[in-house]
Amino acid sequence: MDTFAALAEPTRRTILEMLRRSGTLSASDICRGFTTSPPSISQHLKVLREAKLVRVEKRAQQRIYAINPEPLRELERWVQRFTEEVDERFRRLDDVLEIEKQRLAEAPREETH
Amino acid sequence: MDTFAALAEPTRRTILEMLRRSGTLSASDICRGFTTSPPSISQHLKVLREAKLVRVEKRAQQRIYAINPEPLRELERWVQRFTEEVDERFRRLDDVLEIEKQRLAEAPREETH
DNA sequence: GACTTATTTAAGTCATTGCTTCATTATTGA
DNA sequence: TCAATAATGAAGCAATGACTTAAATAAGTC
Repeated sequence: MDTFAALAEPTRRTILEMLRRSGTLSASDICRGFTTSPPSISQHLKVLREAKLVRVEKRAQQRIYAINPEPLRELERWVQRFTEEVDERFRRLDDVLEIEKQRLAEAPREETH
Repeated sequence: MDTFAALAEPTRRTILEMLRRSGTLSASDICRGFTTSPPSISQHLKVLREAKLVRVEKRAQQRIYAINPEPLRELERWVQRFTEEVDERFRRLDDVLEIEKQRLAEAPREETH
């Protein structure tokens, strides 16, 4: 997946945000949100298409864009491997501390001498 | 946050995966996982540092690297804005379908004619 | 103090990327 | 059919990025 490379560009992330807000937008609609030239936006849309982050439908001359959530779900899982890992470490640490606390509560005298 | 740019590079993602597995690793340990030169890896580590995706501690000449989860949690939230949005749309659709189903169950004759 | 190990910095090269302008394709409507 | 609209494709250019080798910094060891 080249989702990461596609998301590295701020313009492309903004396009995705626009689509998230609006559901669907034509290429012109998207261009309207930027000061850069239409070909530039078109190239960004191409990258998003190739990363399958958006899907397109033709309507007359227009191309109607919408978000394709699959790669984003995949990204979500990728990130969660990290965030959950850390949470898991803390959970284990908490367990150890809890056991230690109980041990101290049960036999506090042994520790102090 | 320039988390996205930092994550765009496969080598850097691999470094994070290594750190996730091992908890902490020295720069040399990380270099050992690649065929590219130490300076190249060092530059990648710099990018990860500046993106705050890793934190470093000195131990003698060594630099010990570990993951800093905060930016990843932020990324997780960013992605969830998209995945949850889609789920929400489906949920609303389900509600509509459920209401419709009940309406049909209560007064099926009115619909068929 | 010189030597080795660990890591980074500096400088140069090559490929990639994002923007621009100009040209092209596709579709609608006079 | 011709002009207008919507979008993309092509070519050129400047900036960025990733790699290399060589040099510098830092800390432990003899």
